[in-house]
This record gives sequence, structure tokens and C-alpha cells, in this order.
Amino acid sequence: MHEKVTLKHIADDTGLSISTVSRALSQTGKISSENKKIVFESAHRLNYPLSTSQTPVELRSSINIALVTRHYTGEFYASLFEGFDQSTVGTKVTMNLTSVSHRSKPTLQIISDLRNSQYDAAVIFLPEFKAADYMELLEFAPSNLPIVSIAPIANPVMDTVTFDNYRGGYLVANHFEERGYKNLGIIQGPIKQSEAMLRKSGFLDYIHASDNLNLVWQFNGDYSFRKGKEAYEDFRQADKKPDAIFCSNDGMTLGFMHSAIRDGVHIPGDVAVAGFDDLPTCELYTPTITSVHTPYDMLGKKTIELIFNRLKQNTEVQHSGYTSLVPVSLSLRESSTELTNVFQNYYQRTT
Amino acid sequence: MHEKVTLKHIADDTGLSISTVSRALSQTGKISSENKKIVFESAHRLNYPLSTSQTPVELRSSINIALVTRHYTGEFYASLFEGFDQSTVGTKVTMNLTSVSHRSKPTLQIISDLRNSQYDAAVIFLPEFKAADYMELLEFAPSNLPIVSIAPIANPVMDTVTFDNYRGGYLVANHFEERGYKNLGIIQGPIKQSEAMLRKSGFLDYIHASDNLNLVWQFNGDYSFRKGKEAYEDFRQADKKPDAIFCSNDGMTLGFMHSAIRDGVHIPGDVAVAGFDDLPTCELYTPTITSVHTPYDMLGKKTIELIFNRLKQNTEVQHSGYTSLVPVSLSLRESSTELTNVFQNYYQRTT
DNA sequence: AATTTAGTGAAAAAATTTTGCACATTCACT
DNA sequence: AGTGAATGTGCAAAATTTTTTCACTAAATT
Repeated sequence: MHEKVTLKHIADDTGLSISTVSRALSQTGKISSENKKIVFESAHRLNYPLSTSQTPVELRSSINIALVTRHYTGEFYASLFEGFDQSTVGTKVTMNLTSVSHRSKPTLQIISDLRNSQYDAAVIFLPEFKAADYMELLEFAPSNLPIVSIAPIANPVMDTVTFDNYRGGYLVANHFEERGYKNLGIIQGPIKQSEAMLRKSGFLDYIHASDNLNLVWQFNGDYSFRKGKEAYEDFRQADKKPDAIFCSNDGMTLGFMHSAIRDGVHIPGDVAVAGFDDLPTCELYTPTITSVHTPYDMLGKKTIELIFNRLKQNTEVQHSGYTSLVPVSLSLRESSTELTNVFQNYYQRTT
Repeated sequence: MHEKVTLKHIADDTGLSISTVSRALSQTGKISSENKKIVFESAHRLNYPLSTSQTPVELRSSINIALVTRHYTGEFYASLFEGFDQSTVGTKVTMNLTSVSHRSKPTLQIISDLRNSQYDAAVIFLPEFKAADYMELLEFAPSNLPIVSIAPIANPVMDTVTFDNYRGGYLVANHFEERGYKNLGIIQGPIKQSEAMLRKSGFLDYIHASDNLNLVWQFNGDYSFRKGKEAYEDFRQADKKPDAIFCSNDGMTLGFMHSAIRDGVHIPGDVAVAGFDDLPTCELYTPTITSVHTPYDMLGKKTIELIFNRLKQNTEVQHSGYTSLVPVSLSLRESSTELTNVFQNYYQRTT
């Protein structure tokens, strides 16, 4: 058991007087910013008990931000967190991943999580949340805790930083047109999720504005690998087959391709495919997969920037519905471009 | 700015006297465990400044454990963290991911990270660490902080929980023998890393003990996707080609297969392949990939269990070289089993 | 050169926490 | 049922810790 740490210890440690240390920590009276910094540093090092948020943001040794999300499996989730983690490199920010259970009512759990712990801010990613859910969350959340959502909704009630999903769909359609595909298809995401609808709208709006393009097939998906496989079954039996398909996320892209390839379908020979998320696997799969690239590190940086601004203001947080869109791009790969000759071997070999 | 929180606030909040509250928090004198619990709960809720580790483990609202690792890319890293995260569901443990930069001297950075923050324990995953590095780490680490490594080394100096890497290699060789493969090959991991050598030894020991098997090809890898591709180039030019190859991790498995498939090689028709880690992609790739399954959630659970025991003892931590091995299994998939007829279409179609 | 201002430490004052003591309650054992 | 020990609590005194007052210095401003 360690002895109790008092101002005297800090005074001895820093060579300053107790009075000065007191003034520094309670931030009253005259105190040089230089010494203030020294004192806080020493206080942290010696483990002097400071209540959360007593230390001003700029003097904190670390800022804890919770990334609250349901536990999504696999790569997408990993990329998201990795992006945030990347964006904190070299800063004093620590990202903490907090999983919200799939069972219980998420709102309450989030709140209690945030209250209990010493987080300075929260980023929430819950695409199935509606405006009402956000409202409820804000109502019970500690008022001095900045919260940012990274899932878009139609009528945002809290600050949101998200990818430009609409533009993603748009870029894919544009790419398909440039490659000369005419009859297009889409495997869409969950109807209830705003970002899935944005992806679709971007895609459809481009098609409708173009004279060359038609939408000839569509399938309602749910982002799962399994639904991608089901989509292929539907595609197989379709009367009018598309030349090129936009899958609203890479999970479904992989499912579709998995079934298609086993069924003897050549991609992109028989049908071209483009996905969304640009998971690491896209580059490793055979064929490599064209996908809308979502720069998670940029999302992370933008979000953290926003949070820092909020923290510095240090006023009661005004939650506005301000939305910031992070640009996306298209990573072109084999699945939607001409059959390159690297594949010729593979196909010819079995003759 | 909130008013300073004192014992009086807690007393009012709990209905107890200031004395009782004082005794509860400082844990001196007579105090009922019931009230102690109430007081600590209230203190946390009201945000009374308590120095770290002042609250006894069993009364904490949350336990923070740092998972310290370099930033490994992609799925492996994700699976690792996901396993830990999974294993904390339903407990009051929070896992925090702390990335150690690739640049600076990691030991010092780890220490300062741990000192600064309010972690209760640390799990470190730094496969390139040697006994000397661990020693240095332990020397400077706070003495009351349990640290567990999840990377095996030859002479462990701190508690270690790790997968049974040796058995993994062994299982693969056994599987190859059962499938009737005779001439085997291996793409090994970094020579300097203990777990890579264990995987290799398990594989080779089985081969040497068997009358049917021979090692005819090997390649020194480094776990990277790129090295897997290089391994294929080497394989292509080899005089004596193996029927079946054990890749020491899935990153290299993917690299090897990526190049092989583009070069017209059929897997497992021409050569069978098995990997290590059982990344989610193994199930999604075409063909699906046989791989040694490492149950990360079990690793997480075991590790956290160990940490809890250490925390409860609450004595100065005795770092022993105790190693606990988590069992692995083999996930059989297409890449090492007979060419199933789902593939016939694909290969015949181009005739 | 005089005067203001920022910043500091010593010591007094205020606030907070700990402890000694009295008292109540429970429980084990006659 | 009665006794004594042990446990647990609150009040108030004591001890400790923190804040504030005040005097002083050095630098900046007029």
C-alpha cells in the first residue's frame, strides 16, 4: 500500500511551494502556465487523485475516447477500429473499443458505460439507430461529454462524421458506364439503414441521368455474407441478367462471388462486380475486387478533430445536427475490368 | 465547473456519517462490507477523486486492461483483439488497445504508457521480444501491475498464455499424411520468433517420426503477404515439388495462393495448402483454406482469468515464467482436401 | 523613476479527513 | 435469558490537507 499523495509531495517533486501547487491544480489565482504544466505533469506521475476532467484538455497526459458499437464481425469492424487507432498515432488520444451487446437495450447500456468510466468523449457507430434513439441517448448522456456519431441518418440530431455514401454509389455507376456496361444490377443493403439507401440512390441517380444505362436486376440484402450467396441464387434464375453488379458492401460481394465462382461463372467475364468498403481482402481475393474505398483513418482524424474542438470549448455541449462528409474513392481491380491475361492461364489450363 | 466532491457529499448521498465514509474509502478500522460497497459505488458515481487502485478489485465498476502490441495490419490483429473483446462480454473488464509505434524503443514507451494511464493490468503481444527485452520491461514496470505476455519465448521470464503452436504444426503434418500426401513442403515464419519455430518443429517432428513422409521443399518467410508470393516463385522453379505445403501463417498462405492461382496452378489439384491462424478469409476464399484454428476468445478468457487471480492476490506481483498453452485445432477446408465437384464447373467450363 | 502587474512562498485560515470514544447491535457461549 | 466479546456506527476532537491572505520580488509599463 502506497502512502497517500498530497500537495506536499508534488511541491517537493517540482521544487515549488505548496501554495503554488494548490493554485495550479485548482486553477485559481495567478499562476504561470509553465508551472501549471509542470505541476499537472508531476501530479499525474505521482498519481495524485484528480477527479476526471479536472485537468484541462491541453495538459492531459491522455484523452480517452470510447468507440461504442455493436460487435460486428470480421474485417469491416477491424478496419474501422484500425482507422481510428491509426489516426491517434502520435497524439495523446487513446481509443477504447466498447462493445454494446446485441441483446439488451443499447441506449441505456451506453449511458451507463460512459458514466462509469472516465471517458472524455464518445464516438458511436450504430447504423440501425433512428433519430428517436439518438434523442433518447442525448437526453440521458452527461451534458459535458461530446458525442459524435459516425453513421448517417436522414435527420441528424447529433454531430455526425461519415463517409460520402451517396458519392460511392455514384462512382460505381460512373465506372460501369465507362467500362461500357449497360445493364446494371444492385444488391442493396438493409432498407432501414440510411447509409445503405444513400449508396443505392447515388447508384440509381447516375443510371437515370445516363442514356446508356439501365437497371435490370435488384436484390434486397442485409450486408451479410450469406445474403450475398442468396443473391447469386436469385441472379442465376433471373430472366434479364445484368452485365455488372454493385454490391452495397463487401461482405455481400464476397458471398456473391463465392457462389458464382463455384457455379462456373467468370468474373468479370460473365458479370462484373464492384463492392463497397474496400476491405483488405479485396486486394487478396481471386479475382481482386473493385470496391469503394472508405478511408477510415481520415474518418478517425476528422472525428477526433471535431471532438478536440468540443473539448477545448469546455462549455456545455451544444449538440447540433452538423454532418461532415468524408470523401470516398473507387479502387479499381480485376472484378470489374477486362479479363486481364494473368487469368488466361487459369481458364485455358483445364482444356 | 462542478463543485468539489467531498466525503460530506457521499455521506449525504448514502445516508451514512462522514466517519463511516472515511473508514470505507481508506479501508481502516471496522466497516461492514455492505456499506463499503455502497460507499465506493456512490463515490464513483459522484466522481469523488480516488487514486488509481485505491478501490479494491472486487468493488471496481470497471477493470482496464491494456493490450499492448505493435500495429500489425489486417485480419490477424483484428481477430486477436476481437477475441479479447469477446471474452470480456458480460464482465466488468474493458480491454484497451494500445499500439506501440514501430519506430521508437518499445520498452520505454510501454512503460510510460502504463504509468500514465490508469490501467489495472497489461497484456503484451510482441513476438519479436527476447528474454532480455522482457527483463528490461519488468525491471521498470510498476511492481503492482500484473503483466502477461501472449507470445511464447524459449525461456519465459514472465507469465505467458499462448497457443499450442507446436501442436498446430503437428496437426497439419498428420492431416497431410492422412490425405495421402507424401512429399511435403513448408513456408516458415521469421527464424527469430519462437512461435514460428514451434510451428515448424511440430510439423517436422511428425514428418521425421513417420515412414511415409518426406520434407522436399522449404522457404524462409516473414509472415507477410508479399513473402508468400515470393515463396510461390521459389516453388515454381523447384526441382522437386511438394504435394502439400504448410504455410506458417495465413498472410503467407494468401500470398502463395494468389500467385499460384494466377499462374494456373490448381489448389488442391496440383498442390495442397494449409495455413495457420484461421482468419475469417479462410472460409471465404476460393478455394476455402485449411488452417490451424487458434481460438482467440479462449486465449482472451484464459489471460483475463490469470490477471484476475493476480489482481485479487494484491501482493507485489511475482513474475514467474509460468506458461499456459491454449489448444488449437485444424479447420479442414478445400485447399487440402480432394477437389470437390463444386469446382468441376469452374475448371471444365473453359474447355 | 514611479507604478503597475504577474508570480511566488510563508503562514494563517478554512476545509477536509482521520481518529478516539461512546454507544448500539449482534452473536457465541454459558 | 444473561454475559461478554466483537462488530459497526456517529459525534466531536484531532490531525491533516488545501486554500487564501499577505508580503515580497522581478519584470513590464507608464
